[in-house]
Amino acid sequence: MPVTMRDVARHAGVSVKTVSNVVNDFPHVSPSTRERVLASISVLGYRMNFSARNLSLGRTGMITLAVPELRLPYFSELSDEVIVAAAERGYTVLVERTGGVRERELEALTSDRRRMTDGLIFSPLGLRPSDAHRLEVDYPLVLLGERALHGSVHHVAMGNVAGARAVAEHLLERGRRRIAVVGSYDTRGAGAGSLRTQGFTRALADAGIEHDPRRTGEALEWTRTTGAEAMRRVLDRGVGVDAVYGLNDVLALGAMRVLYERGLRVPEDVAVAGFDDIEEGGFSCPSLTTVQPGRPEIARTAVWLLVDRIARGAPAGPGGRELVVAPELVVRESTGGVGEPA
Amino acid sequence: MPVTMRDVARHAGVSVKTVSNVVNDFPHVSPSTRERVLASISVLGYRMNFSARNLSLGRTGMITLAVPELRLPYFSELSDEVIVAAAERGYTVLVERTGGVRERELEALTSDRRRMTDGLIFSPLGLRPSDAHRLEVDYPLVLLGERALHGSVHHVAMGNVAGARAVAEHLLERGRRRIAVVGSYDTRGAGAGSLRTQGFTRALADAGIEHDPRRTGEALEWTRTTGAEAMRRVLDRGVGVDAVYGLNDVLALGAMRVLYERGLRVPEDVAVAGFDDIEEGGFSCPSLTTVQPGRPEIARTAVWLLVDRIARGAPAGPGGRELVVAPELVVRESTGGVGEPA
DNA sequence: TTGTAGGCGTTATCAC
DNA sequence: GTGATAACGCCTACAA
Repeated sequence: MPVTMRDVARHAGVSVKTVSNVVNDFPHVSPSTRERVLASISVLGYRMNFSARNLSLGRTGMITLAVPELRLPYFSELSDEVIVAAAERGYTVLVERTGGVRERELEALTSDRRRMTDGLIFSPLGLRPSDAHRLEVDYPLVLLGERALHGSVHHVAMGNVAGARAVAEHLLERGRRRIAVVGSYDTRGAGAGSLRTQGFTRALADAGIEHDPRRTGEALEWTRTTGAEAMRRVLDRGVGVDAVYGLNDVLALGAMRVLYERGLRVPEDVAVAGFDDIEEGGFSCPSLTTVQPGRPEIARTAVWLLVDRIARGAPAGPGGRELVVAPELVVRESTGGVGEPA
Repeated sequence: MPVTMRDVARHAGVSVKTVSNVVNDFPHVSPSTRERVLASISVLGYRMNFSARNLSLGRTGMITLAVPELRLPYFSELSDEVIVAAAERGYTVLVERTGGVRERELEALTSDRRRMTDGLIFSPLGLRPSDAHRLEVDYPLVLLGERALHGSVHHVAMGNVAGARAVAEHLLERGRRRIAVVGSYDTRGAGAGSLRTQGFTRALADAGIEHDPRRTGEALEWTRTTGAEAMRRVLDRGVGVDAVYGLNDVLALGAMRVLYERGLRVPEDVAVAGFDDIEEGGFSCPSLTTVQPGRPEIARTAVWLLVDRIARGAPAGPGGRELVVAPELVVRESTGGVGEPA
């Protein structure tokens, strides 16, 4: 039998409204009354019923964060940061796992469960360009990590092309010319994979170098395992490789593992660079050169935009802003940088 | 203006209750009526209001998972598994971040926000033995990862002592005698740190070897950074080390990084072993020998116990069960094992 | 400053 | 099978 406001009111000899005023820190309550109510609350062990409050208020104080998988370091670090940023704004985060699968991503966008929260921060992976119209939803939504698929949706992007270009230029500067790319799959869409590949190949082209497709190791999922497999395929083609660019850090680390198994030295024989700047890369042996995409800022910005939309009661509309966070190259041992761990 | 059941009922020419019956898949609804209602739902774009449903039902279909930090691989992998297991049972997971700080952990136990969900899976870190009585809560609760602090609370433990013993015996078998321990801090309590230390030192004692405290590197937090720092302190004492036991994998990986920096070969000069079997350890160079504590089983069991308690409406009471999951030693390159990645 | 009435959208009860 | 009606616990008027 849960204790309700009514019980507290009775116990304190006041009305329900007064109890409500006290627990919600409303200004106009006499100190003595407040005191009495707080005492009753403590005695009876009253706890607010959120379902009732949510129903009445029409909002829940929760937001959803939909990511592919929590076990991928980039997303676990991102989730951590989103949770902290949301807490600062008084919101609780419901983490939804889409697996990066299109069907589940569409479901995250429309399911009943979605309605349990006031808004959604969404990091899509499997969505196709033709799904763009699905993003025209009637609730507050902020997209993460990919180029805006639709103009009316708030969107926090990272500088994929610029970051990839920085990696390419860095490797070229180190004298590498036979650079393998691990992770490429879709090179046309607006996804991270495509953008990070484009930025890279364009930089090579600018330097008068054409990327040899035999040095591309494709990986549908971006994990250590698929990175390792892709690296093996490239090496087995026997085309010669003096550097590896992993489209994200776990791919690069998987590739580095294969180089280690094959007795190739990093960076002497093969330089390695990744993308994302996950903590792990600062401690690998050798430590991993990578691109810090501004993840903390992305998380914070996304939460602010979303909370702002929620507060203004402005679900969607034409006010979609695209914010691009600037990336930063982090040079470490795997390309001949110094060995200071992050 | 959201569409309600009332709207659907009006549109379909039926009562609200009938709509409710349809959306909840109640058996006794005539096919034609069902058809009509579903059509109206689709036309009007009706979506269930969860706040109202939760208020009426008295439950939310959500559970809370309280962990120190999502960015620690053990907890991100655990969270992933809990989310999947909960989904199988029809529950959504709210991940709460305690930072491993006692105050925040107590808060997770009692805050109003806690009441937004039907139960709590709690992985404490900063709680003291004297806080045991705080675990006598009036809602479904399952403890994770530590020895039961209180008898009436369901508790899923890992075999910390057995796992640590297995590591010690393995290192001894490999001929190592001057083994450093990285991470020890509290060696008396019932926490993971203490149990993993005890199991280890006892195994040494059984072999007639006394652990030299100068080979202990303390670390309050268990991260790569603190592991590296602890390792440096031990090495700087100049006592000589031919093996390192990290109380968890990130500590061990941080330590391994320092060995790399100092030019010590693993495992030739120094063998390294950890605890937790995070994915990363299968891809480090060299790959990391560790203990798989049965994390997937822990996650699944915890969810089942909790959901069971919720379903039975049995908040606490004397039915606290302690389940201990058996650990398994995973031998890899860092102690001279084969190099097959996980 | 405090009390009262009504509604938030759903589910449960019990007639029909 | 289906339909009124009363909770569920809280909040926002408005009244006192």
